[in-house]
Amino acid sequence: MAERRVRVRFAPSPTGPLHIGGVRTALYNYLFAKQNNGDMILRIEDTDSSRFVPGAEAYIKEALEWLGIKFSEGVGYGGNYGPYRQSERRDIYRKYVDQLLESGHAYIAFDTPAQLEEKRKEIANFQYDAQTRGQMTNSLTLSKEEVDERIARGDVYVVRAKIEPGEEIVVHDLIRGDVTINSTILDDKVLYKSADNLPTYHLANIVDDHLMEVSHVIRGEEWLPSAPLHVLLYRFFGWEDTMPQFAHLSLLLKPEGSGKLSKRDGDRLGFPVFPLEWHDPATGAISSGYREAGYEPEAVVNFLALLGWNPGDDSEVMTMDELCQKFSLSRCAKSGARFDYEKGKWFNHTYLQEKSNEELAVKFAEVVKAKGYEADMKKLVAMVDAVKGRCTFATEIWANAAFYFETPTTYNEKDRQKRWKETTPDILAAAREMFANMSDELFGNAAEAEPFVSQWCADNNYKMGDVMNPLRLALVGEMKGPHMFQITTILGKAETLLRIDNAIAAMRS
RNA sequence: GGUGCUAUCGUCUAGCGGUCUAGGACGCUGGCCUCUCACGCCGGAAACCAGGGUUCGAGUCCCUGUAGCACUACCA
Repeated sequence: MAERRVRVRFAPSPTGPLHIGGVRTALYNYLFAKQNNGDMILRIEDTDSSRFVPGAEAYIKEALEWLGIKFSEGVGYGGNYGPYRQSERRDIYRKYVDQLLESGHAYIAFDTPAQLEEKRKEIANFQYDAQTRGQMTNSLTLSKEEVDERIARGDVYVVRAKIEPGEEIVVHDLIRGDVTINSTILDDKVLYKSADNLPTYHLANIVDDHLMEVSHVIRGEEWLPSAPLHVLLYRFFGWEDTMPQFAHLSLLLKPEGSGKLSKRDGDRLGFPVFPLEWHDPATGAISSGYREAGYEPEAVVNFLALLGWNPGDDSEVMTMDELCQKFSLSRCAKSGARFDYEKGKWFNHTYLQEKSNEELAVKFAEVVKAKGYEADMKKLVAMVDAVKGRCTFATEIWANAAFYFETPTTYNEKDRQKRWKETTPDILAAAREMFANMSDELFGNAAEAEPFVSQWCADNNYKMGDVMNPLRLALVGEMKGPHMFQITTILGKAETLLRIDNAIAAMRS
């Protein structure tokens, strides 16, 4: 059993965009699979036809592909255990439902949803279980003839698990250790619905995990309470010896307030909760995504990996490969992790700085073009180099470099009052002459221009600040930006002189 | 209400009985760098939920309480 090939699955239900917590679950499954040279399966759990959302499946695949979480098997990835979409596995499940019915571990129930609701109103904390099923309409209380007759005439029914009370069920969890639950508190869960001939999650999940030879079930903590039922089902089927090992991951909590992170928190608190932007096909509503917000996929992965897991040392910035090597279920936290968006931004800043200027410049070129400007690649690379240190997202490069393209027409009023003094026009005029007289070679070389200008200031008894600050305001329009000569060399001499002239004119007007 | 899980700086966490006057990271903050804004670098403030045990010794083990979270559907 210990020799079993590692096979894990990520099994979302296509009811909408993939939530960031789901992404983390997928990531942990992937890291675990890859570390053990195992298989990573994508299974689509679409047994609730009423909640199906078109586009959700494609979204899930696109999102995980963007993040570099790869499947080796499953919907759209091939494999020998298909089909991998549960709605396409109806016939398979029926057989196992019958097996449970025959062995007496399940029974047929005719109670309608309306009747159940009434019952719940009638009896506080009503639960369909060993104590109450004797008063309900099912194959345990009806004669065989009546059951057959009802089925024959087309009454809709469900198949329920028959849970015997009074038994301690132990779920061995790789993260939490042994969790013991008494079967008395479990209810007779619906396993199958005749209305659509589809199983519910519980049955489909067990049958598929068994048939697909899944070795480890790594899923969210919300499944822990139903894990005993799952253990029972493996037992009912006689599959206990190949039952997967369970690992229930702690939940991602809201950054503030209480409760788990939900789909609605994102735009309310000003950060995305989805990997990709999502356009709701029904309402047309748009939810923001990490990709569109400008995140690097590596940063999202790194950030998510550390939310509920740590490598045991002080490593913080890790590539996917490093994460694969270091990951371990036993180091997963048991308690829920509050989602810390600020740290996510820090990760992105870190990853952005590690990107080459050339790579960023290629993307930046598109932005520049879209804004209606042009620049050769050499200049774009220089701009990126000058500006990226102050960017958290690649998308911020434009805002920080726009001054290269847009000649200032106004000057920040506060800076103007502070930096432009009475003597400034004369100083700038002198600086203009100095620049004008510089050879093109010297002007274009930041490393040489700096000491030259510095010397010029000294020779003329100017303080560096009295020259540089007004000059910056003249060239940029505000007191921000890269080092002076990373501005002038890219701007070029003509544009530099023009901007100085404009500023002098503005000051004298 | 019931059942289960969890509980260290504001946040993510390290800690698996002595090495803890509790370590790292984000954030916050002081300083340095500096022509600006940033980046970067150096420093600082900041936590063991409470009460009982066990033990020579408890953040670490046990119990109780408290709090948070999850589940409690013919949803997953």
